[in-house]
Amino acid sequence: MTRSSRPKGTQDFVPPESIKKTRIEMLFRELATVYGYQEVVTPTFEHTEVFIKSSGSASDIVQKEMYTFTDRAGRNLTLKPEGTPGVVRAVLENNLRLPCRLFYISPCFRYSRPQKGRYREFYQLGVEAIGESSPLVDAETIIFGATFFTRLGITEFTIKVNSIGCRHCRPAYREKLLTFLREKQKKLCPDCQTRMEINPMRTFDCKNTSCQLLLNDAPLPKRHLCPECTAHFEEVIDSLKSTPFNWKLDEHLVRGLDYYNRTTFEYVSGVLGAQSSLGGGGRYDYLFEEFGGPVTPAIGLAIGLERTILALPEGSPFNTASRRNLVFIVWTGPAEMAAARELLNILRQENIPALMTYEPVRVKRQFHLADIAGARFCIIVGEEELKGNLYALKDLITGEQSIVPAEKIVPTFSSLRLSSERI
RNA sequence: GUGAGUGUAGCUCAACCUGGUUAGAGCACCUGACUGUGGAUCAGGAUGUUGGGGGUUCGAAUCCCCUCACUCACCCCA
Repeated sequence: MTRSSRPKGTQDFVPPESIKKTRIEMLFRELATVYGYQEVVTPTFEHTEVFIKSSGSASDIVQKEMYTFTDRAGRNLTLKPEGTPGVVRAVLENNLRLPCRLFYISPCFRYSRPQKGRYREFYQLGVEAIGESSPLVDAETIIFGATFFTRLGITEFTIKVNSIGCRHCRPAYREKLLTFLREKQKKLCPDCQTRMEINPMRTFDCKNTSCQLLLNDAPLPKRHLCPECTAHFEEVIDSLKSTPFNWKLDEHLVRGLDYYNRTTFEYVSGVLGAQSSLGGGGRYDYLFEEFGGPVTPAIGLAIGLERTILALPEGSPFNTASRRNLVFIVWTGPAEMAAARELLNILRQENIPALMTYEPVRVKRQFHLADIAGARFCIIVGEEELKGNLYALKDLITGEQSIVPAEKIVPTFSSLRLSSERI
């Protein structure tokens, strides 16, 4: 019998990683809600054309990274490689009133060789502000992401910001850059030579030092913006100046997705290895038109969950504690077990996480089981306690034990109570 | 898709270069010391088709070939 293994590039989230994932998602929900976003859930797969329309048929994602398949009826479908296209499609299809702010937490799929911080199935946390054109929204979106990382205890990141122009100023700039690149074509690396014809701005992404040297005096997008784009970007920058975050203008930042225009940004961290980007985003004012919708300004942001977990510093409160808020009930005999089960029900009705064993095992073993479960407290239900209508309560971290009257037991744990009623 | 590295117990690794009895250690696990107290200590116990297949050899964890998996980097991006 050979055991099955998970497919390449996928991962199992088992405790404690699964707990970290949930808590990060909860913070994201909370913060997005605070910023006025509401959750949107779109399908895991879409008609393939949805992603081709938005990412651009020349992009690497479309060309070689999509999980595309035909279903039993011959429909051409693709597992979502990113969050934005499905959201745009859903906004149009459901005819949502604008402006609207939506957030999502979703698995995404891209076929590429896995490495540190890069998986074939990965999770994106994203927000999309749709129907808002003010540069203040751009700044707010950038600040939203930075605030999220900061609340997680992640401080070692910088924000790269740039503007890549609009449909009015970009064509002329593109020609200028292309002319520049063609002069140097022979000296560029093979990758850049093909890259420049598809999307010349992507050559700025090349890590090859000889290419970087050649590009030092290349015309930069920010210097060729039209007056409107310049004004827009200046306001974004102005708004960032008053924030405590570590941001910088990076005129080489262009981002890989074709649908961006004007403001683009990226959060980078040094602790992630080669995949240094924690997340990024930008404005996509033309994407709705690609989908046959009305002219609709929009800006969005996507954060990589796995990379966020990697970047969590040692002392972050979002790193899981060794013990969880769980009460483990220990009992000594059949009569005590019946009482223990009653107590278990009471605690659970009060939304207090509680557990016990139904196996007739010795007290020592029960304490050991409490340990394995990672429980924070043990309640001991023994002959003495039963007689006196009391419980013995042991704190498994400090080892301290005390006697609690039966009627005080629920209030004792009220701080452990869970609630799902708030968002 | 390209390149490099690594696969030995549940985990981290040793033995491999220089082939030679029953492949070891630490952690974890189980039992007991302790019939009402975990995490400490002591004593004992269990655990492997050495990733898989083939070859060389009297003999392979060790050398060679193929294959699979993982890791990192290129690429791409979250």
